[in-house]
Amino acid sequence: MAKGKSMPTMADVAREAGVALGTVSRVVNGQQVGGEFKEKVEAAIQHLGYQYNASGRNLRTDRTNTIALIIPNTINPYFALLVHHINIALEKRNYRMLLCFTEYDRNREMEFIQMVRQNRVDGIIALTYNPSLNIPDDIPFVTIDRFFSVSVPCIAADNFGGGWLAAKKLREFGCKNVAFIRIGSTLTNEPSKRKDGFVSACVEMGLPFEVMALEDGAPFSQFEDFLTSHMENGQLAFDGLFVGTDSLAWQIIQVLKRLGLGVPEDVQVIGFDGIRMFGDLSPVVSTIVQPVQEIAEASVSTVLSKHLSNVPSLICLPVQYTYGGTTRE
Amino acid sequence: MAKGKSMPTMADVAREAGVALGTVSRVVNGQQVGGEFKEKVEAAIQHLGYQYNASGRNLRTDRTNTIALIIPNTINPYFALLVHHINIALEKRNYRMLLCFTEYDRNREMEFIQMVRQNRVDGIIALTYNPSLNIPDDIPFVTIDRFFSVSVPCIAADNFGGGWLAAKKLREFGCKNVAFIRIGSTLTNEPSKRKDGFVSACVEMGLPFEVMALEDGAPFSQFEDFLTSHMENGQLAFDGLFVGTDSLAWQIIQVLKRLGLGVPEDVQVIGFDGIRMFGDLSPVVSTIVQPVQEIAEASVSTVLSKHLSNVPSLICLPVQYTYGGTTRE
DNA sequence: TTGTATGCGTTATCAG
DNA sequence: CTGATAACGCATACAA
Repeated sequence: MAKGKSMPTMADVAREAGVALGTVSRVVNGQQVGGEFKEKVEAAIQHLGYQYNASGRNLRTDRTNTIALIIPNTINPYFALLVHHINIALEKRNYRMLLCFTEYDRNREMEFIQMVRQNRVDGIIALTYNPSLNIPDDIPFVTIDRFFSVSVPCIAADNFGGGWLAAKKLREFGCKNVAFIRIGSTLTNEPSKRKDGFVSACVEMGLPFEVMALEDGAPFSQFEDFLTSHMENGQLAFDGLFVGTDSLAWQIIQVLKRLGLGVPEDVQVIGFDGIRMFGDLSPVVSTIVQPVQEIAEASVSTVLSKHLSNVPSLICLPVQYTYGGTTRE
Repeated sequence: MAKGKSMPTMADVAREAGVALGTVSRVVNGQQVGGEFKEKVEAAIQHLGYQYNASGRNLRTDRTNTIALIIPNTINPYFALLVHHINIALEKRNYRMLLCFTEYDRNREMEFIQMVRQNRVDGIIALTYNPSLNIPDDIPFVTIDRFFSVSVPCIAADNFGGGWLAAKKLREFGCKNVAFIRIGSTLTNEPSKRKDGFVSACVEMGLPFEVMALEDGAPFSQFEDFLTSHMENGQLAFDGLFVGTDSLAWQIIQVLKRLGLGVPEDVQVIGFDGIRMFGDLSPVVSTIVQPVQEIAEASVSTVLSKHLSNVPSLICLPVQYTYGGTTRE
């Protein structure tokens, strides 16, 4: 802020305009003020370059027009996209965003909860896999991709439907034997429904399948072992793979190529998320695209809704399939 | 914030602990307080779950412990990386980050300048290509990759050195005829020095070169035309390309492949930035890596330095070459 | 060392 | 419709 000479205040404007302090406040807040007074005040504001002091207003109104976003990082392109769209949605409503990067660290999450309370944010949007996070009950709180309880609204893509769609597409593109591959927490969070949807569809369609799931922190080489152990005469037992995220899908594809397998000729691969090269170019893999913008919109409008109590506890948004060069269509 | 029942204040803590308001303040701020008193206050804080109100403190101290970061977006991986490291650097110093996405829109930039003044941020870090941005002179202001004037410190990678290094590497890897390719503003901003460094090195080494630069907004197809016009008998006139950014390099490589050229067999490509797949996997192309973490550190420590006046007006940080599969090493 | 009192800039209440 | 004035929660200068 202006350190040396402090910035002008409402009192300065009032003096300059020859009106009362309250009148300036009313003009600044767009309330009804007599034409003559209004003009004088606006001229003084212009002249002094007055900008209201948010701290003063926040203190008085007990609102900050700020929402905290708690998210692992912004390096992962999916998170980056989410941050972007949430910020847009907030800005549209004249809200500020207070960003908190957890780096998947639970201690940091706890500290952030404390920090956002100090800053008296008007609400919290969190994307966290910490199962033991204690949610403040006096601040509007919504989560993305992680269901806590019926009292905490959760916004998520239709993960089950996405898994289903992936199986349906692989089948449609001629696959006879498929597999689901993922890595991540086995906690029943939203993303783990991707497997459920995939399995359900395979069972229903009578499509043979296998599941290969690794815990967080397991070495990537286990995927490689899994694939090589399913090879015979240079051919993979599977002709279709559904992978939990685009990131993992891309890594798996590198392995497949190293094993001399063609993608999509020998094996087709579908990922999940909808990541594009450099954020806005072509998709990295054929994939199930998350409705990121809709998720952002829903998160913001939910956390800002006046009566959080009668809001749905789970909002599930539709996904889409997009071709990205690793399938036959 | 706690809407229904308001959160406890220092007065509440003082009453609960049976001490004076000022004593509570001193405990909260870690000042010298008698053991007995300190214990009572800390117990009361614990008991009431007290968290200080940042608005009250900000109003009183005329500081917000907040720095505004003005940046085009977070979708571009380079920006995402920058946002990440700047946030880390700020957090380390107990500062908050107020994010402003310009989307390259000058009107939005102006509005943000206004907004951050209202929020009385303690400083501004800006990455903007708007030449007519009017910088507030009463708020510490530093820029990244864009030199305004000697009174506005600029933090940047050694773009000239990076261009030089790229030429040197291409030569070292056996190139006989090279080209520089870029798109972007022709304003003499920092990134345009990449060309200068490249050209200087080529001249000095006696390496034949060409330059192909497009203005912002020009259709990408012009690059394709440029390349095809330099083809003869299925061979490109160049055996080495230095491209202004990794993003553009990646797009150029797609074109080269479509034209039947092998990378790096027929033509080697070096990009600039150091983007990795999904933020943390392998590099997208062989590239000159920006020292993002160092840029972030320098930006933050500069904007927070007490005496901005005797700080260097340009801080130039060293770059590195990294192999990413599109060169012979 | 601790207590007391003032004011930071704003909004809102109450008189005029 | 406008003017005066009291809070909001906190840090701090000053008094004890």
